Amino acid sequence: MLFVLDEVLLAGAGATREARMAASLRAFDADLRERYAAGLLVRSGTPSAIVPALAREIGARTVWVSGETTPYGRQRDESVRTALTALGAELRVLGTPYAVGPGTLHTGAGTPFRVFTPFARAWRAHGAPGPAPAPATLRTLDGLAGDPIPDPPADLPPEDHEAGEQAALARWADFRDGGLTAYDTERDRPDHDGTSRLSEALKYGELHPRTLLADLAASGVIGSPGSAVFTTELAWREFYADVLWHHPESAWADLRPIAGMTYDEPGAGFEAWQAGRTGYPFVDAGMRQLAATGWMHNRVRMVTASFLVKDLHVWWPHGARHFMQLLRDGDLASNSHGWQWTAGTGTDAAPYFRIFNPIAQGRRFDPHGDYVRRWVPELAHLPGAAAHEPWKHPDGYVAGYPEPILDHALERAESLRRFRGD
DNA sequence: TTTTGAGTTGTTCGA
DNA sequence: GTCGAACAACTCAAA
Repeated sequence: MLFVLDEVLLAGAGATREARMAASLRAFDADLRERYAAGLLVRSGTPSAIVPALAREIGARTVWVSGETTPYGRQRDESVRTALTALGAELRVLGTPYAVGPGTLHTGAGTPFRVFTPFARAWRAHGAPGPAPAPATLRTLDGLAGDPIPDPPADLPPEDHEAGEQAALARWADFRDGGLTAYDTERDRPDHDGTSRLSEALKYGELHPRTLLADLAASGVIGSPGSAVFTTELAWREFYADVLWHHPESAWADLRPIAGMTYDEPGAGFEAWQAGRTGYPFVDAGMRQLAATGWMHNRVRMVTASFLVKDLHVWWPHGARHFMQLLRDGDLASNSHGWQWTAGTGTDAAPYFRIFNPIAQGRRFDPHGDYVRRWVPELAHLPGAAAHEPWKHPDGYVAGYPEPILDHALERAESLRRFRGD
């Protein structure tokens, strides 16, 4: 088994995401050694050079890869295929990290889906086979020269949870038998631990969605509200991968630009947003959670994204790039299209009026202020929901927390004005 | 071809 | 405090 450490994979990734991938590789290597007594061979460089060179070295006629569906992944696999063909060897693709491969589903008219609900209907109707069985044996490459899996930097924030398939399966089992039943409501609470936290495992292929779907069906919880919502979240992941498959350029550009829309260049406001110093506690808590842990709760991802696009009027790719740099679970399709959902430039362009109020969102989804106090220590002295509005409390500003850098009501009106093209 | 109903996650205002 | 309407106009998917 070979893994090519391709520097393009980590272009734009910060130390946290790099370390997360390395941890996954180490765990995979350990699993392979235990199960097959044949570890993972890692080589650094360009796949279209490394893979054919190894094929020649060991006399392989067929190379199997797990399929990747991102713009770069597809281009890379094609260049590997071409190089192998020149050697008289063959590249064969073994599935994708999705229950239903991107590019598979179509509308009745044969066109790609551009709206989630009909896609999800087709996705559910299509169904998915169970996970493929593990191979019985694996050829060892242990005698060959390899490159080391990089060590994490010493100053990295501690990992929330372990990498690797075994840890992921344990996490899934905990969630399936615990948090899943309340997932439909608890998933929105950043002050609780109500999400599955499986995004990293799905990102690095430690779990396959077919495993989750088959397990849900077998466990008999498939009909519960929590399980239905969880399945829908998997469908969102697959929808966005499908959209990116059909529109590779939408990774970093508007899928559906808004006519007459204008944005501001990132400036001091953007820097305050990145640093978690906007003066809006719920936004700042989220940005600090991201910087400190490499993860941010989904509800808060939406609120912080809305703040950048609708309050600071900055074009979404600037924010998306920051997220991809820091997120341990950073997934191109989900990230880019999640941002476009917020910006109103993606598959769901209808609700131009979707502008989150960062205070109202905080009060609603972090009603006791616990999440804010955890990540914004300057507000730890404020009781309950008062942490969301330090300007209203006599002891609000005692520890250097900034006052709001903008007036949300004014910027909301400005955003609506820009939508109208005034 | 035309028509029709619908489109993840919201907010504000006024009755 | 609660509730319904308004907030652009457009595109999609299916009948």
